[in-house]
Amino acid sequence: MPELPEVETTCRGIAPHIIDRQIVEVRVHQRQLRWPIPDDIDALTGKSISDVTRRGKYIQIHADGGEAIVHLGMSGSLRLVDVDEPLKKHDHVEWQLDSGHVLRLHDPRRFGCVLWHEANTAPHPLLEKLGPEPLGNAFTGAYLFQQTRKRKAAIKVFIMNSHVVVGVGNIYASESLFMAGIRPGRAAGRVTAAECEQLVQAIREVLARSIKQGGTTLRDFVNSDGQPGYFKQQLLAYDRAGEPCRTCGQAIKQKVLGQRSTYYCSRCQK
DNA sequence: CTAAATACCTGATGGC
DNA sequence: TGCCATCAGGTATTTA
Repeated sequence: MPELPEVETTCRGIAPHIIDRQIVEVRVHQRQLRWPIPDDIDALTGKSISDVTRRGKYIQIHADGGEAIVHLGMSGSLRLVDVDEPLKKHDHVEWQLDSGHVLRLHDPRRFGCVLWHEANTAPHPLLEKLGPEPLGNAFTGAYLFQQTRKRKAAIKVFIMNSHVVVGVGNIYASESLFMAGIRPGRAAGRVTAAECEQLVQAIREVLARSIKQGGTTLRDFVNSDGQPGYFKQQLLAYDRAGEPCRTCGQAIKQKVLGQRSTYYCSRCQK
C-alpha cells in the first residue's frame, strides 16, 4: 500500500528520468479514478518537467504553467517503461516522454487520482489543509501533544488523520505505536507529553527506515523500476496477528479500529 | 466543532 | 470449476 515511504520512493525513482524531459503526449485509457481525470490533464503536452515534489502522499509533477497532482491511492504505482512495453491491464494513464520512455500509472483498485493544477492560482484544496510533514521540523512532540488535548478519538485513528500529520497510513500507525509502547485504542487526549515525544520520534524513525528499504510491499506496490520494497520483513506489529511479539514473545493481537485492522502487543503497549 | 460511518473499486482468498 | 461473501485500505465526504 503506498504510504509516505512508498510515495517518496516513487518520486525519487521517477524524478531523474522525467525532470528536464518534455511530455510528448498524455494518453488516458481510464478516466474513472477516485475522481474523473479532468480534460485539462493534457495541459502538460509539449511542456518540459521542471521538478517532482511530494506533499503528504500527493506527487506533484511541475511544469511551466502548472502541475499534475497524482495520488496512488491504495494500489497505484508509477513506472517508467520503454515505449514498446505492452500496456497492462489497469494501466490508466501514460505520459510519453521525448526520451522514448513512458511514465505509466497502474492502479487496479482505482482509488488514486490524477489532477491538473494551474500555476499562480489559489493553493489546491486537497493540499491546502494538510498537516505537517512527519519528517519535517514542524512535527514535534509539543505539536502532537497540543493537537491531541481533549480529543477522544483513538490515538491510532488520530495520527492517521492527514490534517494532523500527513503520510502515516495503516501500516506505519501500528508500527510507530508499537515502537512508542502506546495502545492504539487509547484516547488521544490521554497520551502524555512524554509519550507524544516518543511517538513523534517513532513515526520519524519508522518512515525514514522504510524509505531506506524502498518502502513496504504487502501485495502490489512496486517502485518506478517495477521492484518491490523490502521493509515488510522488518515490521514489528503490522500483519503479525498471533505471532510472537519481538520484544516479549506474547502473541500480537489484532482488532479493528476506525474500520482498519490494527496490530499491537497487549503486554508492551499501555 | 468532533467522531463515526460511508463511498469509491478490484483482486485475492476462503467456503461450499 | 464456479459462485458468493469477505477483506484489504487512503481519504474526502456525509451523517450523527
